[in-house]
Amino acid sequence: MPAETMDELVSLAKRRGFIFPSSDIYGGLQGAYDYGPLGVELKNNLKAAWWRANVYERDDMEGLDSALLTHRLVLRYSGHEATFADPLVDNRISKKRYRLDHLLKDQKPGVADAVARELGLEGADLSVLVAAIMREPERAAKAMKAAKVIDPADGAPGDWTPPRPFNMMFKTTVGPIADEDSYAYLRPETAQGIFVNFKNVLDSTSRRLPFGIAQIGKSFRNEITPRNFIFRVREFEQMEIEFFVKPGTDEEWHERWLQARLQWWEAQGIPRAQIEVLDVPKADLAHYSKRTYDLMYNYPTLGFEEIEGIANRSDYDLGSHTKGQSELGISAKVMANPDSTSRLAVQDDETKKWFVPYVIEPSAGVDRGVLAVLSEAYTKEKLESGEERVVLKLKPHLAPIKVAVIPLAKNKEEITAYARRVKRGLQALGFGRVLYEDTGNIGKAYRRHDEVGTPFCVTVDYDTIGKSQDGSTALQDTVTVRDRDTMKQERIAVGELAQYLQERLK
RNA sequence: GCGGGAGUAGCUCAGUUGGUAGAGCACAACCUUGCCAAGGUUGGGGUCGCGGGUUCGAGUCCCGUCUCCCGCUCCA
Repeated sequence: MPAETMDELVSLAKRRGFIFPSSDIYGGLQGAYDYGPLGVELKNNLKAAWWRANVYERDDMEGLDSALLTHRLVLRYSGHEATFADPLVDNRISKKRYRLDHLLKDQKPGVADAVARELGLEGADLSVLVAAIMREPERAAKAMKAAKVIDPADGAPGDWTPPRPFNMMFKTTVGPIADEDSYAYLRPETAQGIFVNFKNVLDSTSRRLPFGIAQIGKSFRNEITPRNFIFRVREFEQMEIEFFVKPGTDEEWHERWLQARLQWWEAQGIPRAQIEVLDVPKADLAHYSKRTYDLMYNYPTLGFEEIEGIANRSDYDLGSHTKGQSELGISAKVMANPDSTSRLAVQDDETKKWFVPYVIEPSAGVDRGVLAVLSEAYTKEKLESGEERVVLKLKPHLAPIKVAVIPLAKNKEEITAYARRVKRGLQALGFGRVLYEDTGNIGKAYRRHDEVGTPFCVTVDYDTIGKSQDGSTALQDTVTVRDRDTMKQERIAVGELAQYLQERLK
């Protein structure tokens, strides 16, 4: 049973050191969060699981880590400069804000045309009209008023502000002189770094279609309203694959990747029933997409929201960035590109003709994944005593702390020294973080580790050091291992502890 | 950005008609404790989101500002 509200996750995340608001001591920075001691482990574990499944365990994938700073031509030809600037317009009467293109599209027949007529653009299609409006926002506002553009919220004609562009990409200055041309973008997606390295990877690995390139890394979008904890933030991390296939096999690969990705999320503890697959309607597709499946996870408070998008990007991206576009039979609508120095195409073995591969892109949000995994693992249990216990039932490979080693009494040197030795021995096995824990009493330590999802607690007691109450030494060099989910304990010989834990932490 | 709500200790909150900040839990040290949020003693921690104003005096009244939550635009 997952978390019921976002608030209980936010509270746990802060209290236990998973996630903090960024720049907290100066009041926080909107849309940015910092991962604390446990959060960084959880996040690293999730990324490692993704890399393992998609790079190491497949025979058709290469990895990549491209720069965050991105040449502006990359984002011009990718289409981001044009489409990542939403024109926004406010209605002074209803106080609502709309995207200009959405607003005009939602009007009664004839209204958009009336606006066009006011601007002397009769018959222009929507994108041309929007572009014209953005060139003359003051005049456009008057035209919208004259044409009686309706506010969909109340059905009444609005008093419209001049539309303003809202650029979602972060620009930054590069080099010593800040002139008009010396800027670069922080990448809005990791995908473009893969596309522009397509030829490099191909040439250095002798890959043939179909194959993919995987990348994990930060991306930046200047969201208008970052909200809902780490769900919508301005600096976020993506796990992206661009999988290159022969045109004509793209739809089949799209389906295969959909299934593969659902299975992977299931292995991270997110049951299939908690994800809805949305076949994104044509009208809502991103500028590069032929078809997209959105995996919608059932987040607490928010309901079903996107955790991953699996897009068929067709030959749009490589086609946009390649030189010699006219000879390659590109099917997507791409901008003419006189700047590229590289042919991003492959040769057909039989016909010897060059063509641009199609791309299937499974693109998952790391932060949204962390949130989903946390939410799904969050469990409240009533104990026999009537008390409530909070357990984070994380899959062991994701747990921030794998094992806590606890001395039963913290002021008995023999016991604490033994426990520290056990801790060091387990840490050396390399399966992740092992913690020596002697704060509070034993019951508190167990509860604390239940709440942060530590799968096993190893306790060193009097029996371990050969000082049993009955005087026997039968249990010397054994410890108890407590299971997080069942709360049951087993007595294990210290010599067998490594194997016992390794088997259960896979 | 606009509309609505909220900011007092790490957390949950109290704080009277304005009189100079408290509780429980948590945290730290020591003692006690033979396994599921135990007990004792001691201790640390708040310029009441921030800035200004009114006042002899502001957590409390006024203005501004920041952040968070809910709605609109954003989708990894």
